[in-house]
Amino acid sequence: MKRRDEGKARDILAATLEEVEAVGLTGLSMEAVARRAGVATGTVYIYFKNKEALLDALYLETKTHLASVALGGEGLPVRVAFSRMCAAYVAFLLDHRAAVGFMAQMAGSQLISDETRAATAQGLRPLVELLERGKRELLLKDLETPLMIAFLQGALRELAGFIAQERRSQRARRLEQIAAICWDALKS
Amino acid sequence: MKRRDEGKARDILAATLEEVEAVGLTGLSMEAVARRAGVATGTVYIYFKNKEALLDALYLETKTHLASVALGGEGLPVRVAFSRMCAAYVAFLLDHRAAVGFMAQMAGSQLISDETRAATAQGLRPLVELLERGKRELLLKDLETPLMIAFLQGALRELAGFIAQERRSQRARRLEQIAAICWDALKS
Amino acid sequence: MKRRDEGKARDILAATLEEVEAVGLTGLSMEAVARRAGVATGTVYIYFKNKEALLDALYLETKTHLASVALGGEGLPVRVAFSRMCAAYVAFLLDHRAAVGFMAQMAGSQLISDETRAATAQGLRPLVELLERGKRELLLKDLETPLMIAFLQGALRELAGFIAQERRSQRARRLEQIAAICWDALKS
Amino acid sequence: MKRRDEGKARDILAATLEEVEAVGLTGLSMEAVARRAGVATGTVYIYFKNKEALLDALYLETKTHLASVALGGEGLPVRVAFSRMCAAYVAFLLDHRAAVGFMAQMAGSQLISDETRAATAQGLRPLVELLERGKRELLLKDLETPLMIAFLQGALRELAGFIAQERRSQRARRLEQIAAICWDALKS
DNA sequence: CATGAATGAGAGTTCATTCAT
DNA sequence: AATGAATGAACTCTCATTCAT
Repeated sequence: MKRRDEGKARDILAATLEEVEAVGLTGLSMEAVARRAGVATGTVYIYFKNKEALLDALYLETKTHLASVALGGEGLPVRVAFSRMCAAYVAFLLDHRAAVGFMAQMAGSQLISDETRAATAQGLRPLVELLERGKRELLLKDLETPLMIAFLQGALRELAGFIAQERRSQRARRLEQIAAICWDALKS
Repeated sequence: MKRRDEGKARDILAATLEEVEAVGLTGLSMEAVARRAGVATGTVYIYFKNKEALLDALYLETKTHLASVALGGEGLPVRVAFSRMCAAYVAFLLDHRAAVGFMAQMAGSQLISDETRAATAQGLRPLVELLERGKRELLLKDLETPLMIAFLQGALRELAGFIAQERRSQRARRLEQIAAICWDALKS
Repeated sequence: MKRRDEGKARDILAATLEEVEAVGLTGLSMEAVARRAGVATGTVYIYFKNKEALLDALYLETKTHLASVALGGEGLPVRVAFSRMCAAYVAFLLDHRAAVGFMAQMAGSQLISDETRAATAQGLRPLVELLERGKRELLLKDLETPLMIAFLQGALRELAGFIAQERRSQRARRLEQIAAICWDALKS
Repeated sequence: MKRRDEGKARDILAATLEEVEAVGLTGLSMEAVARRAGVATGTVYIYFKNKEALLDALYLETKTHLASVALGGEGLPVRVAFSRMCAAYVAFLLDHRAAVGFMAQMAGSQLISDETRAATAQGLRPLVELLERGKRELLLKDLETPLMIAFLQGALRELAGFIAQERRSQRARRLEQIAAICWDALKS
């Protein structure tokens, strides 16, 4: 027998993301996903229960991937870790334009399961700790952490969208500017 | 179309927004829109050519409405106008949660016409002028205006989302905090 | 607008019965039903919520129609009413071969709603009264009525199936024989 | 196929019958059959050419099994053999409710092969001989044997259905009553 | 033989759009 | 202008069957 191939699940997820980028979430059809992934329609249903489950899985994967970016600033000074984190986050968004669009479209739709919503919230721990360290060291404003996170996510996402349309040569400079903006915004 | 018809078009647009809030853009059906608006399915097609045109019109209306918030700071000092604008923008988003979700879902979809996209850009003139005045007066950082706008839109939208989940009694304080964050971010 | 046409619902029910006769319950497709009824696929769903509802409605209609046969023996002597009823029942089954096959296939399938099952039981009142009158007059065996009914339904259905394959000229004689068999079976 | 395989074929047939009882002929899927039989989907196709062949085989087996009940009355007086046969037939149906439902659903469907239909008719020889002996001895009405058989099959099947819903303690009495009804029906 | 992943045709159902009333 | 029944293409999903392992 043919063994279930985990690579195939990844292919299907990737195909879904590409297809959403191409036609939008509204225009997404399972047949197109299958075709793009190079499998039969029915095969998609072996790996994902239905369309909703497929989109939910992709959303979780994308969010998890995104969260992994904020890791690894534990030993550094707050200011340095903050800047690196900002730059890394924006760089990630620049490299994953399709994912950004997908997440935005998903966010408002009724398609995200409660489990995924919960799991998604987890990934932010490292960022939470960085910000609280900054507050303890009196480097950052005394604001609730979730508010700071909301601010950063919104600002960085939109700034990434802006940068995405520019020449790539600008990027290094932009990443610095952005880190500065965000630091100034939150510093005490 | 005059009096009564004008009202019916508004009813349909309002119903569309409510329906998107309820079931998501993906789950939106013309029949549900019509039912919610209290008209027959066919009637929707008298006022809007098709589904795409309906969504496009709603998007334009929503964006225009949103842009109108930033008006009216011409005679004021930059700092004052800036703070008022921030607060008004966030207050608007708080009062129009459904519209925010709708715009986010639309943004990534292939559904916005070129005309609407262009018209949408117009509404930002007052904000552009405020920011450029700030730069001329050396109060703001010397950054490209579109970058500043991207930053503000992203930050304010997400912050509004955060505030929306809090008690209303907090709001006045929050609006001040947010204005301060944004000002610090962009001030030179 | 086009008014909802009750005749169309009948057409669809009739088409369903014909189609089941032609291809069996297992081979039934909504598209074939629609085609046979001379309407579009979607139209079937205006009149019936889904396939199950369509089959359930047809089952109820068929059973109701069948039950109506047993009416009208109130004033007659038991023996006479009984014979007439047997003959009428068999005659009906002979004229509605497709319905008989349909009911048999439905009976074992999980497709009959509780409401229909209940409604179906109603139609047997006249028969119940005839049999109880017969028992009171000591003409019939002292058996539970439902048992008698089960016997009659089974015997008459199968006998009708047998007669259906014979020349029609035999029928009058057959109906008499059958009534005699059933009477002898139950008479005290 | 020998020992072990033979057993597997039986398992699959048994699983099919159980599955039809559970979900109806319409809802039957090969995968569910395989799962219930404890084999892989593909394995079913080693023992049966396809779904139709599987159902046909099960139908034949069931009918053959049923026919075997009527055996063994050769040396007995007609009246005794008849009563025993009735009781045995009903008892069999009571023990094989699932088979009864299955046969009813199959009868109307287009799924029975000509071979099976022919073979099925064979099994009735012993019953035919009993009835003809009864007629020769002038104990039974002078009716065509197939008509008598149709009568008996219909009546007994439906009566078994009725009894199936009663307490088991009633059964011995019921079997007697039923034999009496059937004898009275056909006796001259 | 046995497996079960893979296939893809075809089923049920929805829904944007039209049009007779 | 307004209606909502009617349409039929398109969608999601199932399932009989095949075949690589």
